[in-house]
Amino acid sequence: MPLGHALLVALSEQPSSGVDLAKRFDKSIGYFWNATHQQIYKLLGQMEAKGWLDCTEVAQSDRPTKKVYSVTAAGAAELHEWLSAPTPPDLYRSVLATKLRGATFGDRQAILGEAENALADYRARLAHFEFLAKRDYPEPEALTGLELDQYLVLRGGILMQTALVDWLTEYLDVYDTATDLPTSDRTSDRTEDPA
Amino acid sequence: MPLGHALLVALSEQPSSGVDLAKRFDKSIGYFWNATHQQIYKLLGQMEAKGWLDCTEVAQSDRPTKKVYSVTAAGAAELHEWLSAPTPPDLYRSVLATKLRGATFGDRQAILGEAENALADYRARLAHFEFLAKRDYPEPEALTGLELDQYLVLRGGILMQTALVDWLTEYLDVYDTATDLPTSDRTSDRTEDPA
DNA sequence: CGTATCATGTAAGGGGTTACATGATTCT
DNA sequence: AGAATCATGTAACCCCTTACATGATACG
Repeated sequence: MPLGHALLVALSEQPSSGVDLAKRFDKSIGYFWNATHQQIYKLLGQMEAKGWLDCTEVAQSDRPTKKVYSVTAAGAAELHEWLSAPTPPDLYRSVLATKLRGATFGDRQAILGEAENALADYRARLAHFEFLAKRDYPEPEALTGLELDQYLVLRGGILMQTALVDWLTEYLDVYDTATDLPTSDRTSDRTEDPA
Repeated sequence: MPLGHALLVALSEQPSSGVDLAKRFDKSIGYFWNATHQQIYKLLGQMEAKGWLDCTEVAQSDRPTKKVYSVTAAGAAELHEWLSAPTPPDLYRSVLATKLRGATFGDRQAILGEAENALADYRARLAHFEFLAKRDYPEPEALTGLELDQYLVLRGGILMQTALVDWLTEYLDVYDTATDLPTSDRTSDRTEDPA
């Protein structure tokens, strides 16, 4: 259960409730993973049943009671073992690449629009990651331990988003210069700033 | 069904049997997707039931009979519509990134070994992609239509693998210079050539 | 008191992985 | 005949997505 072990990592850093974990996956942990609260609740239940987690209910003055999970000694041992086990190669599946590949069999203009939307999305994510890097890790050389690991994974996110932006920029350059429409009916302008 | 439509793209390019498709996914189509023959057979059956595919048995002189599938008019229409429908954003999930992030809670040396294995893997894939680009598309500027699309998707694969290689190289540089072991017990040498 | 938000869940179905099964053909 | 390969498939299980459900607290 890859997500389960990702949750063990997150809970080792900071005991949290299900909602807290979902929020954290939207942010710092989510450069290379994501999860909905439905998945998270199910896995928290399974992992508690296995004895990997402790659960304590925490009453809040102005909000509903929440359940805060923390990693047990058994959970820490399990995580340690998983971290040392051989990693299956990560597979990157891209619906967008499938569409670009099959553009001959569809509507070329519609697919160019999809590529433009995706490029805007990747640009926004890249800008967000770079903002986080500057804000949270202004002096990377001084980092050690957990913070250094977090920074290096964020660097991976930045490099990946950069590659995706470069790819789609190259792609759109080819088709913009090749088609060279006399009356431009482009849906958006690629030269705009990222959001 | 994302894989189903990827199969429609593949079969639009070239009618094939299940085994042929599995082989093609291992090669050119598989820069951004993959599939086992078990998945493929199941989907071929479903898509034939929907009328998207025609199936004809082809007897072979020196091998067992195989079923060759081709796209019907209904299948072509379905593919055309899918290609124009809004694309959900592609999510990149990485077990390796999760492990690097959680290295504090495991065996640092084992995780460095995992990173080295992954780097060798990415280097090999990058070298393979670059070989294919040179062999199959020696003059990219002259390409049009289907071949141009195939080349541009291959470019995406190259840019992605390059980013992954850069990332892990940076990662290992940090920890190699930081740890600076007096008696080196490294499992492999990072300076070796890609396979 | 009705609405919005917080927090926790259940259920159905699609998609993917792994292990296993079956028949045909070629090679030794 | 026995082993290897080709080609097609079944079944079990895990993971993820989507839609729906429930109760508690705050706001107007």
